[in-house]
Order: sequence, then C-alpha cells, then structure tokens
Amino acid sequence: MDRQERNAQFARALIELRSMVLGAAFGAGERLPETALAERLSLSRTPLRQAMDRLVDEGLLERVETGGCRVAQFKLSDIKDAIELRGVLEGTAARLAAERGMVPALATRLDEVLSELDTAVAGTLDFRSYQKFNAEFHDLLGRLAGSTILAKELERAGRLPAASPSSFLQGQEMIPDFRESLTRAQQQHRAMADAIRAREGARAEALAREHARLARANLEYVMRKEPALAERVPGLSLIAD
Amino acid sequence: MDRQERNAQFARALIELRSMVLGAAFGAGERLPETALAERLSLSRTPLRQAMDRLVDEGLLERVETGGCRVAQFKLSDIKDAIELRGVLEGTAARLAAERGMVPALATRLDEVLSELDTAVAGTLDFRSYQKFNAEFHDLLGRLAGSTILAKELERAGRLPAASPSSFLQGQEMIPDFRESLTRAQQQHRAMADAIRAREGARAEALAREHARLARANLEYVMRKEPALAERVPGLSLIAD
DNA sequence: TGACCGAAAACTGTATACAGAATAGCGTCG
DNA sequence: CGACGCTATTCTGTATACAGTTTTCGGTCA
Repeated sequence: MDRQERNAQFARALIELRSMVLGAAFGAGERLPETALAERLSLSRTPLRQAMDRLVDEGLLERVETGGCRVAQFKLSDIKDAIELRGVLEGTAARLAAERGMVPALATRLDEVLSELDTAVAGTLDFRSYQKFNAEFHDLLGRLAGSTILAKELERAGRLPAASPSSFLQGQEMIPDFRESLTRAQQQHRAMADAIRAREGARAEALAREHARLARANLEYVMRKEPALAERVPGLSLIAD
Repeated sequence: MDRQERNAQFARALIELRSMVLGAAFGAGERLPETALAERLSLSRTPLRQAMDRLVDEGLLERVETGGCRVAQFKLSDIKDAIELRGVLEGTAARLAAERGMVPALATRLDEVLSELDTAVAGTLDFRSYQKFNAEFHDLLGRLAGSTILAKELERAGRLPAASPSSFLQGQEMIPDFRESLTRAQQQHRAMADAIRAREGARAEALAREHARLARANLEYVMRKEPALAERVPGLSLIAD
C-alpha cells in the first residue's frame, strides 16, 4: 500500500484540508464530519484525523467539547497579533544573528537573495521573482542565528492565518500603491542585513519588528479598501469581526 | 468504550509518554516501537500514535526518515535558546500588557499572586507555595495582554525541554544559594508588574527577558556544579553535548 | 400550535486487521 | 574467517470494524 513515499496519505490530507480551510470551503464555525471528508478526499479516516489534529495544533481548527473539530474563528486583532508575533520572532532571529554571528553558508546566500530582490524591484517590477526571493529571505533570516528551536518556532508562527511573510503577496501586483511598499520593504531588508553584519543587535531587532508592521499595514489596507481582495489572501476568510 | 471522558486514552498516552521521555526511560536516540509501547501502556496503537505525533510537534521526539520516531537529542545551546525564546515571548506579553492595559480580571489576581509569593519568600521559605504561585504568575503574564495567540505560543514554548518557568523548581530547596535566587526572582516579578501598570512597555519587556536569564543561570549552575541534580530537572536528561 | 420525549441515524474515539517496507538473522560463497 | 545475499520477522502506515455518545427527527401530549 506504501507504493508512494512514506506517509503520502497524511501529507495529502494535511495539504488539501489546510487549503480547504484557508479557502473558506467550510462555513463559519462549521463542524467537520470525518467520514464525509475522508470520502471526499478519497482516503481513510486515519490520516485525515492526523491532519485534523495537526490543524488544531496550528490553530486553524479547534476541538469542540462534544467531540470533533470546527474551523476556528479569528478576530482581526488575532491576525494582528500573529503578525506582531512573527515580527518579534524575526526580530529575535536578527538580534541573535547579530550577537552570535551569521551562519556562514547562509550569509553568502543572503547576499545573493538581496541582490535578486534589488533587481526584482528595480525598473519594471518582477512580482513573481520578488515573491519567491522574499520568501527565501525570511526563511534565511529565521535560520541565520543557527538556532534550530527558533527556526522551528518561526516557521510555526508563519503558519498562523495571514501571518506568513508571503501572505500579502498573492496577486497584488495590480494595486498601484503596492509597488512603493515593496521598495520600502526591500530597503528594510537591506538595513536588517547591514545591522546584522555590523553586530548591531538592537537595531536589527527593531528593524525586523518594524518590517512586520508593513504586513500589518497591508492587512489594514486590504480590510478597509479592498475587501474583495481579502478573499485572495489565504487566511482572511476566517476573520469574523 | 467511552465510559470515561472524551479522549481519555489519548490523554493518558500523552502524559505517560511525555513523562517517560523526559524521565529518560529511553536511551539516546532510541527508536520507539509502537506495538511494544502500546502494550506497555495497555492501550491501542491509535491513541499512542496520536501522542507520538504531538510529542514530535513539541520537539521531544523526532521522526526518522525510515519510519517511526526516536527521542530527540538536544545540545546545551538548544536549551539555552528555548529559555531565551520563553524570555522573548514573556517579554512581548509584558510589553503588550503595558501598551494595551491588563485584562482587568487577571490584573487583580496578579496582585494576589504577588502577595502570596512575597509571603512565600519572607521568613522561612515556603518552597512548595513558591513553586505553585510562580507557575501561576507566569501563566497570568502570558494571558495578561489578552492575546489568545500569544498565550498559546507561550504555553507551547514552556513545553520545550527545561524551558518552563517551573523547570528549575523541582526539589531544589536544598541548594543553599537558591534561596537568594528566589528572592531576586520575586523582586523581578514585582518590578515587571509595576512596569506594566505604569505602561512602561520597554521596561516591562526588558525585565521579563532578564528574568528568564535567571533560569539560564540556574541551568548553567546545575550543569556545572550539580550534575547529579540534572537528573531531577525534567528535560535535562535529553542533553547530549 | 408548541414543547417534550424517544428512537434511529450519524458521528467520534478506540481497537484491530492488513499490506508493504525495513531490519535482523542465517546460510552460503569467496 | 569475513562479506554478501536471501529469507523471515518486525514494524510502520493505512484501512476498517466496533462501541458508545451525540444529534436529529418524528410523534405524542398539553
């Protein structure tokens, strides 16, 4: 039965179920019936339940007292907190990298990524490229201090709804104000790297926190002026305010 | 079969397995055979596997490529990072509580707990009482800002090995230097509460971080001067350095 | 008409069965 | 005597069976 890789069914269940939840495939607070879902995904209840457990842990689902799970409800403040949390953790990663020195292998890659980002925002904006290298920048940042535990926790924080560094880079190239925002973000990227290199821990930390505030600004912008777009940002459909 | 509460088997599996792992019931990097373990705990593989998944997520176990799990190995630096992480998160909780104001209900309870801690360290040390109210103080701190997400993440961080605020309060009343450490800790508790009340966010954050450094100092003391005691602190048996 | 009660259906948590992969043990060959 | 390969056992991942609980729906009574 294991013709495929090690736990293919579970992996599939996790990915599909997560994207279903984020994509608002279920109504607000709706309970998820295991049997039906399992059939719908054409796998058995066992790996599906594994996936549900995981999503509960990630915060997307919540266990209901009487049994089973339902999709979690978020207030706008929860999303803001999640972004703040990511900022704090990235700030810590930046500070520790400054204090301890960067992991050499990652440091050289960081420079390359920064260059790529520069060219992505220079001249005509290469949105796809920016998207890709921005994600890598934040991934590198998390691992730059060489702390496995911090990197893991940062990865987890990025899975909270709309808290990932890439959350607001989903087909937003059409928003005119957005171009400038990306330029500012890249300036902050550079400043963070400079601070880390110069062993300026406090500055690096403050910059990372401020950088996360851009995401918060985007969140507020989208919620206020482009509610239609809120559909496209992964977790925003879960907001009930 | 569900004569007991909702998922009793899983809960039991989780608690017992975690305490087994923390208590060094398994050798370094040993693989955990599911069938044998299930029989040993007299439950089926299903809830046991759930518990294992959870412990993997907590970081106590790690999945091995070929299948199954083994107990994770930690370097001393990992434990230090876990403590630092808790400090950062508690610092954020303190700062946000200062900036936003404390949740009223929790604020009054905080005062009571601080009084209890005062009397616990005054005169002859009431270690058991200190232990209990210290745990509650840190729990309150995590929820003081009213952020569910932050509280959850803080709770998670406390489950990393030896990172909980109570980790180094396990029967250490016999160490002479320790008494003074508790007094200093309580002074820091008071200072944090003062800062939060006065809306001094930066000070509150800094104090919380410094407070966590006490745990780090305890860690280093135990590892260097009382290796015998390292057996008694929950996660320290997992350190391979 | 509306509320309460009871039976049936649906659903969850747990145990077990099953299939394929990994590992260990043993024999054989160099 | 040691290395290699084959087979048997063990173990994991997945599916399914089962028991008890929750929920729903229809009927009865006020």
